[in-house]
Amino acid sequence: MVRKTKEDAEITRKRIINAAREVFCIKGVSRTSLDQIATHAGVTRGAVYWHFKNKTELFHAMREQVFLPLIDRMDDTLLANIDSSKPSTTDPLTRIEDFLQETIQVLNEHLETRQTYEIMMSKCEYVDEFATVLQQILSNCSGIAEKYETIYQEAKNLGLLHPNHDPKQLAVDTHLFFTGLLHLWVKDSDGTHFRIQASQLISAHIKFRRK
Amino acid sequence: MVRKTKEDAEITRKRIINAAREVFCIKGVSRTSLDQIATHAGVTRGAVYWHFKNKTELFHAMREQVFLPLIDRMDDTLLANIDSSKPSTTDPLTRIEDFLQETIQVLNEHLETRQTYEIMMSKCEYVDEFATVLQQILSNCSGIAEKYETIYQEAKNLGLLHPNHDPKQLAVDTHLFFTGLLHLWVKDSDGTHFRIQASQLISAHIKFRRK
DNA sequence: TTATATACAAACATGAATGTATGTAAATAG
DNA sequence: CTATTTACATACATTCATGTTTGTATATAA
Repeated sequence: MVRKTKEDAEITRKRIINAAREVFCIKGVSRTSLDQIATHAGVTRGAVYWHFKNKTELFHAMREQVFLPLIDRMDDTLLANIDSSKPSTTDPLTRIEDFLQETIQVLNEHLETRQTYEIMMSKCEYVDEFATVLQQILSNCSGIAEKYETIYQEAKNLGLLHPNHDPKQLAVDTHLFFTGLLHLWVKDSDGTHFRIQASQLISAHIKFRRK
Repeated sequence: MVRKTKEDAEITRKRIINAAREVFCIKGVSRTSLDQIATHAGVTRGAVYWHFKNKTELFHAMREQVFLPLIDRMDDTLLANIDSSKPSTTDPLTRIEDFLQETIQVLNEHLETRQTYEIMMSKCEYVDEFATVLQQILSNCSGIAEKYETIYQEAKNLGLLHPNHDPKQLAVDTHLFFTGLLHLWVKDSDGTHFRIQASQLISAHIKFRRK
């Protein structure tokens, strides 16, 4: 066999991750064998075991490829110049709406992200070595809710909200709304139930907050 | 072996379903073997194969044990005397809140329901023969949203809502909120993130709707 | 230039789960 | 009272995924 250069090996690694994502999405994580992934990637199980310890590590690698960039985008869109000298140009509620709309747009346009979400939400079982992922997700929730809260507080200071609405509660409510939307958006693969109206649902959700 | 009477057999059947639920919850559906279930139920695989065709049918039986009663409870609490001559005694928004609070209460108090939700939401993979369940869930969503909508419309007629709030959009928003809450409530097994404040989150969500 | 590490492929060994087939004692039907 | 189901337990055959080991050609370091 032709020995590969370092860049070739990196390409192989990525092809394996891509193959894993696609087969995971079709067969589910536990029904997918490493041989199926290898074949789909045009290699043998030898290559898979060279790059990854086992299916679990391959799964985590696939997940990180999508979820690590997400955190960055969230900070960018949501907390843009929050600490800068001049206040944000767009109003806070619009910034939240933009972030939500943007997330749906990414799911619509980016196949890899869509598939990864689908796997995470309905094609894997969070037990044993995978249980830690659930804890990570829950921990992340607190951070996300805090970011929403900061912006809702900003909106309250600007008098955009109903006076008796608490920013903290609005934040969690929005987070729960979007969690639900993401779950149902992903499961609605033919798009007839939620994907068609997702954008309007987000707009409506934000409108409910405005005084 | 002592041949069992019909009632004994029915008991065995239920013990197998209960065992399945518990092992599913610990090991995940696909990592659970029928032998593990049988042992946990105090029988052998022979009994399991006698009562169920395979793991898939056992899974469906377990699911129905919890989800069929749910539909009934929903109609009872939510649509109580909707068509009756006299209008409902409690105000519509409170009826929605009661239903949501009641659901969380059932999860808190009823182990079987809690375990089944946990399995459905994070311990099974919706592929192949299980994919149909997702479709059922999505179809059900429309029905649930319609029920919410009916009540929000009632609330609007009574002048309880902000005039520019659309009952249909409120209904879906509430459904997404509660979907998200259920998902995170179930995953928050140590209760520190969402279970402690679930009740308040529901109250707040409904308060946001009141004029 | 040569030794070694790399990037896999191929072969091997093992275990575990599944489905089915058979055995069997007691309940039940006639 | 006898024949036939019923409600399982037990034994068997097969498949299949996993992890490991070995082989090997070549890139790369020294």
